[in-house]
Amino acid sequence: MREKPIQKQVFSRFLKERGQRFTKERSAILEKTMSRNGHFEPETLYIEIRKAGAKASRASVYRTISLLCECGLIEQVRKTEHGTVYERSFGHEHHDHMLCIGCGSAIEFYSDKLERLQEDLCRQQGFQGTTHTLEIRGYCRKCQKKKKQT
Amino acid sequence: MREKPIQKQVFSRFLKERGQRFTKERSAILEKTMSRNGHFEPETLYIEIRKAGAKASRASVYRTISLLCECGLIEQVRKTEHGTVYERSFGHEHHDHMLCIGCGSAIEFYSDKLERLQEDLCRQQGFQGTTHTLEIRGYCRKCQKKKKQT
DNA sequence: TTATAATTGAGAATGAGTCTCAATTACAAT
DNA sequence: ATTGTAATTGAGACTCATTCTCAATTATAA
Repeated sequence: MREKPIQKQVFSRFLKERGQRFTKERSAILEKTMSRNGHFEPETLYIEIRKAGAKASRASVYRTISLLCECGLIEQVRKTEHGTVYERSFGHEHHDHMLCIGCGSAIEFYSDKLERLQEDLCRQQGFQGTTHTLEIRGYCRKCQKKKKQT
Repeated sequence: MREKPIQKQVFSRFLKERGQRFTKERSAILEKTMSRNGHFEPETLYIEIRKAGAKASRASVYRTISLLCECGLIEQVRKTEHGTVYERSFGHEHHDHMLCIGCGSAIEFYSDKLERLQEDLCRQQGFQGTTHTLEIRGYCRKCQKKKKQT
């Protein structure tokens, strides 16, 4: 018998505080988001949940994703022409992304220097920063090689 | 009699190179984008063009915006739940944004240190960066005051 | 002037995300 | 356990930005 995973505790506590319920649909959706390592989109998640035999409608997937964002277990990475990309933030330190134009792969990176520099910049502007997103677009190693060959 | 503005030269040259035409619709759309100083969205642009008496359909506005992005006269700033935000990049040095959660206002800023740091980070990862976007979300001075009052 | 190919606009189509509402379910109080 | 209340669910309608279609128009080169 395993303990209730900490994410479930977090989510159900969050819901209870707001007079909301931790249903099996929400539980199924939470599980799937937490099992995913990389980036994901609502539709993909919905299909996976369906495949896994759990029942949860598209509407519930969207609704639950919003809740998970609000309680900080996942976060929006970016919006693309194909939809919104999310990632698990629980047990996943803050980081930024390099995004390959060639193959779509993403590199996660973190720089303390960068974080501090941003704080400085906010101070200079009298701005009270709370979150940020830095996305560097370009070519990953593989795609650099491909380009050279052509 | 004034000279043909440089942006028009850039755009028409760009089009000619690709065997495309510099039509009056495209010209009207170009003019409006270049007259705008801040951020804008396609729909807003379309309405303004309509008001100004020029004729250009929504479809042409969207099509021309794509072209202007490709030739580098404007660029995408971000995608929101309400649509895509663009800004003029011609005669507008590279910069990043601080975005106020309270009132939606945007502060533009530029930091050489930041640019160099990003180059370093790319080098470290073997990534060939071409563009980037940094968005810091938080509260502008005004909204900080408002929060305190409450 | 003419042939050719690019462009246009109106409206249809697409697709992500949200909303509606009747049916279901969780929970608290009895 | 039963019941009352309010939250939740899912199917599909709806919204809204954006793209597509295609017949009519227009620019350009010969």
